Amino acid sequence: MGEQEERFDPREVRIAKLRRLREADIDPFLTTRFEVTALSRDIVEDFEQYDGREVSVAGRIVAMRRHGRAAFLDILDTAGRIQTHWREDVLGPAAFNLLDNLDLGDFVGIQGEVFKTRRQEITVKAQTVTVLAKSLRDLPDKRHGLANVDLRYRQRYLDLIANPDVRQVFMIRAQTLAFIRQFLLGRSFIEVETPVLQTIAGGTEARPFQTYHNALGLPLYLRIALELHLKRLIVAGLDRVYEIGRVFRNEGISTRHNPEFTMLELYQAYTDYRGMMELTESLLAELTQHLFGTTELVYQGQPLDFAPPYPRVDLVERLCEKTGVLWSDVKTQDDARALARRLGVTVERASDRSQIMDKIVGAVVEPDLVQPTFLWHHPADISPLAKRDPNNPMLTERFELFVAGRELANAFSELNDPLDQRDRFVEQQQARAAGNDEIPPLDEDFLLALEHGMPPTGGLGLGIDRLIMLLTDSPSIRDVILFPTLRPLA
RNA sequence: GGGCCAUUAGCUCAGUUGGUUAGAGCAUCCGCCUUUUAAGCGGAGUGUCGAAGGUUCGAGUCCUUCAUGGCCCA
Repeated sequence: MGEQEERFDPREVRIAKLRRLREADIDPFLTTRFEVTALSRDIVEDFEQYDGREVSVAGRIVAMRRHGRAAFLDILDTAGRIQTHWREDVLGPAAFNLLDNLDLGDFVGIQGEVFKTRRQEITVKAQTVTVLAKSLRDLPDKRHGLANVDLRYRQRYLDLIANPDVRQVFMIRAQTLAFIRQFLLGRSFIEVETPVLQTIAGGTEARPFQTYHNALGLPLYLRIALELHLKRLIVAGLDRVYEIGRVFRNEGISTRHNPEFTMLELYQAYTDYRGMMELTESLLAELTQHLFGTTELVYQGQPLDFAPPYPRVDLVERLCEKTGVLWSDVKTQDDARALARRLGVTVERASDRSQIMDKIVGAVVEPDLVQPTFLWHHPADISPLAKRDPNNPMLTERFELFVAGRELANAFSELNDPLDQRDRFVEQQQARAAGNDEIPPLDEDFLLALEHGMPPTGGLGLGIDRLIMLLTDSPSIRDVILFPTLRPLA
């Protein structure tokens, strides 16, 4: 390391400062505790309470303005920022001169009186200062923050230090999860945890991640849904269960897809899809009210209102209105392919009939559903786990909630007829045999559970990440996942 | 998987039709400054221009491939 480099390389400069602190018997990394008596936000918001009182604050130095024998240091703690004022005549030369060896990014503890400066800035007058940790790296630019999108995700800690909006996103995420748990507790649901590692990853259609258990010599899959284990618990007599859990789908990455994401699934015995509609509407209305004091919000410039009731749109009817085609007339893969071609919907070569129909609905029906809307009564052939409509067995008691043109939730009256369930699984196996690798193998263990008897049940799945996107006006799912999946740097 | 775009100092970004020694602000280093807050004033140093090839008298700039990311499509 040349002398020039050592002199100007920020890391080397900071290591030299650390060495000097240690030579002065101030080792930042030997400090183990610091008694914090106040948070920045509390002092600022309750200034009258704190004015003239002694406090101890601690945090990271995020700005330093030196004025000869005085200085202002802004400290970032978990709640926000607070200014501190250091004066040589208050601290004494030894403590004041610590500033020579402090940098942006270092952690300090400051004890002293709260006051307001001439410019009315609420400030802690530093009477004793403690170096709590040294940072060897520069912080992101104080003016622009951290703008490089890739780095924001790779080094999320810097993003959180530099960009207060990002903190807010994850505060809302945390508050949302807490609210959901409280809401479900109020409705007598219990929270459970079911296996991530499964021998058959079922409950929906998606390619799973595969792994391997060495001791058992067993191929295992990461779960793609929570559904089938939660229903086993309904069989068990736990009448209201839910799980908020990570699921994994081995698919592409986009602004709306991360390979691992968080789902809420809940199951309630003795109710049906209409019960799930009521629950969904109440949850979203109460959640938005709780977070924002209103059910209205704006997503990407689009006003949305979560006040119930949400409109109901019949899937088959709406498809017919849009295309003039009856679902029941699209009987084969070739029919579906022809319809897709006519509508200009591109589909993968290997797609089977239900995949194509799903895609068509996605292209012609879903984008219009901007305000919260229930799309309901899906055909049974694309709903293998839903109960049939008693008046029309080709249809099911199912709905999906769409907001801003995107699926947010999916729910149905759970199919509890084990023989019908077996028939539908068997039918799915034909598509699987024909090469649809999103269809899981037949799950005998689940059918065995169903054969012991499951009460009528309503079930709901809700994508937490997409919900947080809406609540925080985030355009990309990566903005609401602290550490989204990224390719490692070479 | 395909198309488009980006990648230049620690950070955020300029960099003209290819032309001298690649710039600015912040940060860093030195000096001054005891109520500032994008503090200020004076001075200093920044660099494998994402990587590897190629074209050219000459490449940050043009071409090819690759890497990473973003957006759109699949």
